[in-house]
Amino acid sequence: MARATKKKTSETPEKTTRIQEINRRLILDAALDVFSTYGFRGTTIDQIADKAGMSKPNLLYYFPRKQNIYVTLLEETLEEWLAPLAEIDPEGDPIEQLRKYITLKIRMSESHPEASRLFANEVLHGAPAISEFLSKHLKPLVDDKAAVIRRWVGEGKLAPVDPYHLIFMIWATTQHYADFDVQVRAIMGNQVGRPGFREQTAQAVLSIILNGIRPRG
Amino acid sequence: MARATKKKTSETPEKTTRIQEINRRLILDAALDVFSTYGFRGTTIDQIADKAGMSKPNLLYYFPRKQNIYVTLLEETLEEWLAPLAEIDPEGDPIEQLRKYITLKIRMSESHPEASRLFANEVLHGAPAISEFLSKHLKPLVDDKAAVIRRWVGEGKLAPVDPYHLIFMIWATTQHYADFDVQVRAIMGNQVGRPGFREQTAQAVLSIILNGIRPRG
DNA sequence: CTGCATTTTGACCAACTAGTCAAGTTTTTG
DNA sequence: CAAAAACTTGACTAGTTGGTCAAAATGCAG
Repeated sequence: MARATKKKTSETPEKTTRIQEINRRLILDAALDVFSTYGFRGTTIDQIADKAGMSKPNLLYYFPRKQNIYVTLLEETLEEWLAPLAEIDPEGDPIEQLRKYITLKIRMSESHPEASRLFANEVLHGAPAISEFLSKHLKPLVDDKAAVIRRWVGEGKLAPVDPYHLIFMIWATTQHYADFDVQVRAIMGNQVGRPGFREQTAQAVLSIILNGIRPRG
Repeated sequence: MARATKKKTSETPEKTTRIQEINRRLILDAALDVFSTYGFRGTTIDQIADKAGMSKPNLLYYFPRKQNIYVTLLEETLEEWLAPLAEIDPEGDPIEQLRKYITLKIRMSESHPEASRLFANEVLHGAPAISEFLSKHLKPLVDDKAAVIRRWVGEGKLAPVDPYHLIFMIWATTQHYADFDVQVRAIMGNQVGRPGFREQTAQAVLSIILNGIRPRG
């Protein structure tokens, strides 16, 4: 009776096997690629199955509905996407904290552009699958950090600025480079791929925003 | 022989009748609504026909392919969307010109959010229908204005800033309020609808960006 | 008012796609 | 090494959707 996991008849706990772990990952990785490029409706299960290297019925064995894959992917992504915001330290130096936050967001935008586009596409279409997440998780977190920024402003450590709009501006600007990548490429051409491009971007964005909110005599 | 238009047999010129004008407009207006909400693949011809108040075959009489409606809509939108950028006056006061530009973009984002979302969705998915427009029309215009901004910087009228990233930042920030409307609403709640909201937004955005690029001693 | 051109539509079709199923194969376990 | 559990798949189905077509209705010039 010591080890409950040794029971033979299948029970509710539903342990995941090695194969399950591998295949779920394979599917989710493939799906992120496809969903972020074609959107939910624009993606077919066959496309994902092909990319994941398995048959459609097999894929459906792991995720019985197309929607399941999509939602799982969004959930996985959202946590990771929000993490940097939570890391803003209320006791740290305001300019330094925001510099770190912006830098981190730009880095994520470059390293995980698919995640950014998946999220952007979902929100653009009215966030049908994550509206609850937005109000239950995102809003409280933003409210919390907005209060911190407002306090900093009150202490004269930042120029008077609406904290919400500041956060939106940081999001918009950093994610722009992932979401509107083709547009950026159409305008800046081969510069985009070049080694120092991310640093140059970060430099420009930081320069404008940080100078824009630095306290003024 | 004086009036060529009086020929009876149908010829190439293809004049548009009164009914054609009305119905094409009806279809495009309905389509903008639907496409901007559900994307290209997510939209059905039936949806558009319903919203336009006509039968599907009738709609297809005016636009033989779904793609035709979509492309027409994008073309119509793009010109309008870019116009404010062209209006930046190289001889005007830099800060004043950029203030005007940002203000105009925020106003458009509020008055035509569907157009913004239509465009955002297209670019997000790799701009398959407008990549030519981006390189042939958008790029030259941006290059032109970037040169103006660079000159202003050289003349010490603006803080040293990369003109392309500045333009991207303005686009990203202003369009964010249209494209990510549900997210903004989830966080700021009923404030969004309120009368002074656009002014408050404009004030915050202008304050950060303009102070961020104002020349510093 | 007449005859031609334009507009409108019901019925239909072919392609596509999410999801099912039953029958097989492989892996795990006692 | 057997038997059960887990995994895999070809063949299929039902629903959706972009687009066709022929015939009917309407608009309009002379």
